[in-house]
Amino acid sequence: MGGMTTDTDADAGAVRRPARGRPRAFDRDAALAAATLLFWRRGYEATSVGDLTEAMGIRPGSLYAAFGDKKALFKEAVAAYGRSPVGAFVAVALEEEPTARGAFARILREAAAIYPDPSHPAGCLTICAATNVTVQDEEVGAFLRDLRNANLVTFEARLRAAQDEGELPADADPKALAAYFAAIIQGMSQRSRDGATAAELAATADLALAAWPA
Amino acid sequence: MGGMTTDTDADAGAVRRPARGRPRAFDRDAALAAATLLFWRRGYEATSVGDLTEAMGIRPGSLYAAFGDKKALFKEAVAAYGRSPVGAFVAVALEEEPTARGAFARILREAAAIYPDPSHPAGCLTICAATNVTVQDEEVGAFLRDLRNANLVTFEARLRAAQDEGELPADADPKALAAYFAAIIQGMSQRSRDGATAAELAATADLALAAWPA
DNA sequence: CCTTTTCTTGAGTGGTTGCTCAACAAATAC
DNA sequence: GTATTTGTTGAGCAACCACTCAAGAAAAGG
Repeated sequence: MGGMTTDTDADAGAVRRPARGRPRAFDRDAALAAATLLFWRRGYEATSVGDLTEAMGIRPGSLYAAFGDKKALFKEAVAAYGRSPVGAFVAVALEEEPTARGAFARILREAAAIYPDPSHPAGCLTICAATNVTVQDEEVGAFLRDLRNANLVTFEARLRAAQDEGELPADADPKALAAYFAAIIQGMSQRSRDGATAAELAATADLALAAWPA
Repeated sequence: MGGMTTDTDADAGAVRRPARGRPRAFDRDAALAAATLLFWRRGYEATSVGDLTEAMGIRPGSLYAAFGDKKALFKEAVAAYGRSPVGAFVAVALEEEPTARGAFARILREAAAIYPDPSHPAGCLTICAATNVTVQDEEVGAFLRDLRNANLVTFEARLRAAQDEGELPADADPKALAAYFAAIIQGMSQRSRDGATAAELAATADLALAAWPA
């Protein structure tokens, strides 16, 4: 997801050859991280460009030169969030856990610990940052909705694989289970935004796991 | 919740004596219903006063004369939503069902049918209409958050009563169960907004009920 | 009839929104 | 050195935001 139109870090990891013109006076990654936190806390439209420039410590012109526009900055923020531990724990659990049951148990328990963690805004950015958008920003809402629905497909694929391997009984419904876990995770994100504690969410996670087919 | 500052329907149910001045040229209830639909679909801040006046078929002056301001109109819309079948089904189920298990089973199954119903915006207004708000509208966000958390307390009270009556085993945790059902309901609302069908949500509801203590 | 009360209308308020641009600054290329 | 390239700056753009108000209109009271 790197290589935005106005960006210059196309070959990440390569030695950063000094660019030709005047060098950027601010840390692009740090500014993006600040923007991510703001979008995460307030959401896309409730965060103004003025809020962003203030938090990023730059002037509007620098923001538009470095990131394109507000929408592109948001998409980069979502990508940065997805690379962070908080945004990647679901994918990591699915990859690392040998069993589907182990993966979903870990996902729910980690969500219970991570979502209410006070070191960052509560809940999941992908779930909550663009739920209320005006007509002209519907694209942003659809962007996150597609990410959420893609997650659902990933869940279903993992569960279907578990069924093929015999971990899940033949009469289980992978699609229904995937939708159920997606709903629980989204509900836990919301509850954490409403003030739910890690302990409360851990109890919710344990109860949710009771739905796993016997 | 009637009797707003600028309203004249203080004694509801009484014969509507013709008021003294020029009569209102529009149907206040119909206008409020139109506003409710708009807030429900887009959320508080993503709905502009211009959107509202257009949908309500009135000019800004009439809106402010009849409802106060945008914030007061929103609170009236939330109250109207709460009086509607869609907004009241949770309370109705808790009141009508003799057992707690029956009540929560009915709540989840009705949510699965109601939330994706195409005759109105998807999901629950209380859950989704003010998740992304600017700093100056934080009060509106807190208003809905308090409603959601009050619902949680109601759930817990019903479950505790069930435990006292022996319906729930002594080792069950009413608070944890209440939080779990709240999370599932909020998750189902979100899923319906993301396009989940009634069938998918019904399956989610059935899986969720597996958490009920044996 | 005239007065009083209330509602509607249309123009318009100051403030904020996302965004732009000319001028200037700081680097490399030659 | 000069030319070229890119970033920063501060002023400022049109569009929209929630909201207001004077003038006129439609009712009841007397």
